[in-house]
Amino acid sequence: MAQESSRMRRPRADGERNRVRLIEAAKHAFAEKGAAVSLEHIAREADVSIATLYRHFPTRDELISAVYQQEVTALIESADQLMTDREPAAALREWLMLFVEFLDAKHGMAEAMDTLIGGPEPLYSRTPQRLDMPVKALVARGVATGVFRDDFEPHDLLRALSGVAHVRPYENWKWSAGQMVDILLKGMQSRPPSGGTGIH
Amino acid sequence: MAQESSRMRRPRADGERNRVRLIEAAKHAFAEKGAAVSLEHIAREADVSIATLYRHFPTRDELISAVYQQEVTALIESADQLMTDREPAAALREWLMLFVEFLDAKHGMAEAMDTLIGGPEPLYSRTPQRLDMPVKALVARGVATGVFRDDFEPHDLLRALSGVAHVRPYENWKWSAGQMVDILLKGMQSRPPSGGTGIH
DNA sequence: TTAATATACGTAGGGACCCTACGTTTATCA
DNA sequence: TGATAAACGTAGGGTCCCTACGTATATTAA
Repeated sequence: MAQESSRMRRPRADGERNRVRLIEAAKHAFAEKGAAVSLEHIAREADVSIATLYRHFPTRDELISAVYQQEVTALIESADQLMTDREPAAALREWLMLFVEFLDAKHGMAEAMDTLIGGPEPLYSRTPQRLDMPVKALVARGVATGVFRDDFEPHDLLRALSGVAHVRPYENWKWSAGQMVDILLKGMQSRPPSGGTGIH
Repeated sequence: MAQESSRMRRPRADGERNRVRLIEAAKHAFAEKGAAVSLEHIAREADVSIATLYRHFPTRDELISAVYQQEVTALIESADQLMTDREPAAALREWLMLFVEFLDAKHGMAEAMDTLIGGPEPLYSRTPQRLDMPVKALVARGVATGVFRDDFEPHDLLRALSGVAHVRPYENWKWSAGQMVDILLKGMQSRPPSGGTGIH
């Protein structure tokens, strides 16, 4: 059996140093060249061998997750905050706008969203999809109070926005994304008392 | 100057044959392994050298476009049809559902949508984005009659759906996409239609 | 039929990238 | 200071992208 916690060796300093350097290099590389940037390039940039990169991050996804862990955590925390401070619809709206900000800040990372919100390859993306929780909770609250319909998948809000984010090159993509948030929120309202939209 | 049309040599039979074989092989490969499948694999499958593939399709985008030209053309034509047969909202709804069907049929092609509806790399995707026209027209008609708001980018409807389509692995993705169509349509209405909404 | 020529073809190879095996170095702890 | 676990780098096989270049062949005109 492996040693228990008390008897464990302290992690080596060089290992931790290199881990940090890799994350830093990856953050720059992702921002500059997109999520598909070569891992060897990242390793070179971090002044570390390619084998070391693989030792720390066996898959590309794990590196991506590590790079954005901080931002994702912040996003999750602001969801908690908004849920206590705002009404369901306003909370979700603001949170989705934060998500858009996040997408905006990560220039060229739209493709990597697969990693963070769940993408096409179930085996490729095994990292826990941490953004699943907050969006689900935000929506559930609105469903509970009857302002949101419940016949849709909360996750798809993120996927839709991430789809819109693919248009980054255009100058006004962020405006577009903001409008999309508005459309989504309007569209997911449960029918107003006056009458249904009737379109079927 | 190059010879004018009357004096032009007939295209070589082997060239046309190989072109067809490449498209066929690519269609299979895309369906089976996704849009990122190796071009060399496609060439092997078509029993043709890699150089021949590049001669016929200098870029991956051109191959993708060729593979789906038929389907995209059909989609464009049904937009025309729907515009004459249906009221704006119903026409757009049905057309978006056709688009979802299209995404569904192209198992694993969500990534390739960049090529067809306009993706992240303006230089990468130079092929004419033929789906831009129909969605614009369908939306414009609804804007003209006042049932749709006009402060959004029609293109983003496609992008949003293509984002949702990234979730293919889940069994119910198509249901999800259908719900998303509903949400989008509801969200883009200019006002809750008090009277009978425009469909009969 | 055959010669001429445009057209298409395949082989080969450089360069980038992914990933792993394996031997070496180094930081920690006794 | 020596032992040992932990981390490191080099090297290399395999795949892929893309191009250069010489060869083969379908078409057309003689």
